[in-house]
Amino acid sequence: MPRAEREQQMMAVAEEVFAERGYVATSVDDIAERCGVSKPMIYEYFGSKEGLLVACIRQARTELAKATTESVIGAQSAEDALRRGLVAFFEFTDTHRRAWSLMLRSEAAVAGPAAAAEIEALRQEQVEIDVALFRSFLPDAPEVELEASAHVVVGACERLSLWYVSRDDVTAEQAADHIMRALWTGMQSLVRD
Amino acid sequence: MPRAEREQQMMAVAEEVFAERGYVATSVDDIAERCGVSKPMIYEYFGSKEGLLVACIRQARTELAKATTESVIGAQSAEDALRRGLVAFFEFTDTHRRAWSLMLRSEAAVAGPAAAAEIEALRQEQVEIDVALFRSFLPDAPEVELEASAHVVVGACERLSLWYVSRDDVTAEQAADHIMRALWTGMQSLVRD
DNA sequence: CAAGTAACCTACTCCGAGTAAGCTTGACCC
DNA sequence: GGGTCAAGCTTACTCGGAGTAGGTTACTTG
Repeated sequence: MPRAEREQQMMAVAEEVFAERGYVATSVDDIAERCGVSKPMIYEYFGSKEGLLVACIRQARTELAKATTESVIGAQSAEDALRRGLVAFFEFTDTHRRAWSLMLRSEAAVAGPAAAAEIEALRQEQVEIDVALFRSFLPDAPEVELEASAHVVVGACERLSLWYVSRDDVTAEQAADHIMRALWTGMQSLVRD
Repeated sequence: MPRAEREQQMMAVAEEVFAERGYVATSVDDIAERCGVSKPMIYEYFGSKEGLLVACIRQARTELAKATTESVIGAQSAEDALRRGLVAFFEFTDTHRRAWSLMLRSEAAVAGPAAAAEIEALRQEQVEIDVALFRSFLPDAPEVELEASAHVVVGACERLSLWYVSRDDVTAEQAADHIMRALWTGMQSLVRD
C-alpha cells in the first residue's frame, strides 16, 4: 500500500480506537495490528504515538476550518454569518463525533505538549474568527470585551456540542439557534458599557 | 508521618507536578521521591496512579461545591444568586489554578475512565445547579431549553476561567459580570419561545 | 541487469506502572 | 520485661508498552 493511503488508514484506525478506549489504554501495537502492519511503520510515518494523535487532530482541524469558512460565504448580515458558522460547526461535530470527542475529552493535553498545542491552536483559531466577527458589528466595543465574548462563545459551543450529540432529538440548527438566542442579545448590549 | 497527613502531602505534590509536567510525563516514582517515601506507599494509599489523580480532582470538586453553595446564601433574587455563584466560581478557579487546569486541560480523560467520570460528575453537578436555578425563574420554559442553557453557561464559564486566569487585568467580578451581560438577557428570552 | 528506494519485518532496549514479601517501630496488654 | 499486632515503610522484583537497530523484499529506473 502506498504511503499516503496507509497514513490515512492509520489515522482512521487511530481515531476510532483512541476515541473508543482512550489514548493511554491504546497501544501502538494494537493500531498497527488492526492496520495489518507492524509497529515500526507507524513510527516511520508519524514519529511517535503522540505524533499520530496530532495528525488526527490536525486533519480534523483543517476540515473544521474549511467547513466554517465556506459556510459564511454569501451571508446577508453579521447575525446571519454567526448563525451559519454555528450550524456548520455543530454539523461538523456531529458527523465527526469521534474526532471531536478525541479533541475535547481531550486526550490531547495528556498525550503531550505537541498535542496540547494543537488543541490550543484550534481554540485560538475559533476565538480569532469570533473576535473579527464581533468587531465587524460592534466596532466601538473594547478589545478585552470582544475577546472575553469570543471565549464565552467558544466554550458554550464546545459544551453544547458534546451535549447535543448525545441527544437524538436535537439538530445542529436547533443547537445553533440556542446559542444565538442565549448570546446574541447579550453580545449587542456590550457596546453600551 | 500519619496516614491522613501523608495523603494530603502526596495529593499536594501530585497536583503540582501533574499540572507542571503533565500526567503522562510524570512517574509515580517522581512523586514518591518528592514526598520522601517510596512508590509502594502511594499504591497503598491510592491504589493506582489514576487513583491519585482522582483524589486530587475529587478534593477540588468538593471545595468548589462548598464555595459556590455558600456563596448564594442570602441572595436577593435569581439574578443575584447566579452572579454570586459565578463570582465564587471564578475566584475558586483563580486560587486553585493548578487543580483547575488539571481538570480542564484534562489529563483526566486520558488518565482513565475513573478520572474521566470524576470530571463528568463535576460538570453534571454544575449543570444541575444551573438547571434548578433557571427553572426557579423560568418555570414555563421547556426542560430541554433549560438543560441546553445550562450547558452553554457551564461551557462559557470553563473557557472564560482559563482565559481570565492568564490575564492579570481581569478580576473574578469582571469575569462574572461578563457572563451575566452576555447570557442573562438571552436566558430570559427563552421563556418567550 | 545493477542500483536505489519504498514498504515492510523481527528482535531487540529501556522505562515506568504495579506487586510480593518482608523489615522496623511503637502502642498496648499480661 | 516480653509477646503481639498494626502502621508505616522498604527493597527487589515482573510485565507490558514506547521507541529503535538493522535487515529483507520487491518494484522502479537508468
